[in-house]
Amino acid sequence: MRILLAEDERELSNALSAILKHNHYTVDAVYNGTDALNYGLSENYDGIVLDIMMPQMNGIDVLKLLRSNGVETPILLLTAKAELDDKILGLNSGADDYMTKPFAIGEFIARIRALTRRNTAFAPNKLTMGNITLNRENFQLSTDKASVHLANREFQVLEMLMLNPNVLISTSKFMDRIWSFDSEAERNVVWVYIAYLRRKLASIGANVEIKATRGVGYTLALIDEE
Amino acid sequence: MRILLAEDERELSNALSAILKHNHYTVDAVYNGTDALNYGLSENYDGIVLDIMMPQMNGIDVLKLLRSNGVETPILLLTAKAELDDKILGLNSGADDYMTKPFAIGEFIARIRALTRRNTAFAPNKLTMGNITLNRENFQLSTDKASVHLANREFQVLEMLMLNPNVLISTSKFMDRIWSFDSEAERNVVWVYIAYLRRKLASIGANVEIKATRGVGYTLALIDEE
DNA sequence: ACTTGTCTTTAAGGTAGGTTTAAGGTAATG
DNA sequence: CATTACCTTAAACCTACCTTAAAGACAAGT
Repeated sequence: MRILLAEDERELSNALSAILKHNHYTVDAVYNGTDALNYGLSENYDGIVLDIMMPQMNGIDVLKLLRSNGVETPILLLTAKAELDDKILGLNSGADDYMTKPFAIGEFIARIRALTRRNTAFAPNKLTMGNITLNRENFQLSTDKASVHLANREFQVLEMLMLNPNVLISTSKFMDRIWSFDSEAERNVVWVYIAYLRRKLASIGANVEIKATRGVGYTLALIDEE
Repeated sequence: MRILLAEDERELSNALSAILKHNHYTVDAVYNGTDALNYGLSENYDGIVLDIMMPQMNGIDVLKLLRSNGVETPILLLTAKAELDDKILGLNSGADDYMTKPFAIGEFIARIRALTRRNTAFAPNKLTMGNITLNRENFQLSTDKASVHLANREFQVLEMLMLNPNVLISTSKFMDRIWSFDSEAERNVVWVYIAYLRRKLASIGANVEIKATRGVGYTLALIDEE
């Protein structure tokens, strides 16, 4: 689950970022309106947190531009008490929720959960394909015979594949969704995790495999046995 | 057991807080309506005590907003005699009980017990798993061989684990329920108590263990012996 | 008010496991 | 057969977690 956090006060931004990370969100932090807009347009997020007062472009304008460009990602606006009028403006402009600063951390995380819940509401706890099951709560990958624990990155890669069975996913799509934008990591790292996953899939006797398409990316498919 | 206490008169608030703590409740005290609302929305409480006359937002409004946001935590309203009419209003708005000030301490604690009992009504006095038993009245953890006393925090952590056997509980969930809200350096305290509990579990020859899942949290499970 | 004992939190160093890099190998494509 | 893309492994690096000790809070008794 990936969140774009647009908040120019570094201290608050860092605090919120830490809290989100502890709650298993991946966070991209930006510190001004134009970055918020650019990153938001990529549609790689499950939720966007927008401060209203920001350098270069204010949150309301970012919000309007995102919506007018067809971005439907749920958005939570942060407003200082003095900007209360903006709230109505914000909600009219297509925000899904707002919070006035200062706020309790508990409320923040509760609202983020509510915001992203709509995406997960229909998402089952367990994904299956062929004879494998991926438990999204305890990160366990299993067949009826055996079971292994997946590390975070392994889990994220396999989850993405299982959410899109038989669909070709490009290496750069993996990079965009799973690794942060500011990551220097090479494409190679995707290959490495594909290799790890293949080994684990084989070790539990899975009847699905990760197929590579040269120059493009990967697909999760049932093993043809002929 | 966690209580949110919203009462703006400091002296009364402190007194009630002390009484609750003596009775093994964890208390978060707030002194105005908006804080009461914000904290209440986090849904981390087993009961909420709301004064009606408070700065910023009165208790009735807080109550209505909590209920309209789906919060079902039991709520006890405190009203001055002069505000008697509000009582009916409060109960209609979704309060579970009310008390008129001034009141006797004994009555207060009795009502809090009644309020929180519904959550514990089906919860037994003793929790067991594998060969261990946790006595929720005297904080004693025992096997048939030996027995140790648990301190408050130790007890709360283990209780949470035993109420959810084989379920992965995140470190931040522990922080939310047992400690006040998330902060970077202090997650450590959860680790410390996990360490203490592991030592005590081992010392009485328990056949259950606390397993860690890196990046996620902890699970209480029977020890595999192969 | 002082002491004492108990519980809670902080701090710091260590360890294991997770992540990324790097490098050499293999297979597909022209 | 040369090139490119991908695979695999291992080592380096990084982070989360474990453990212990000690400081800090708090309450009970003197």
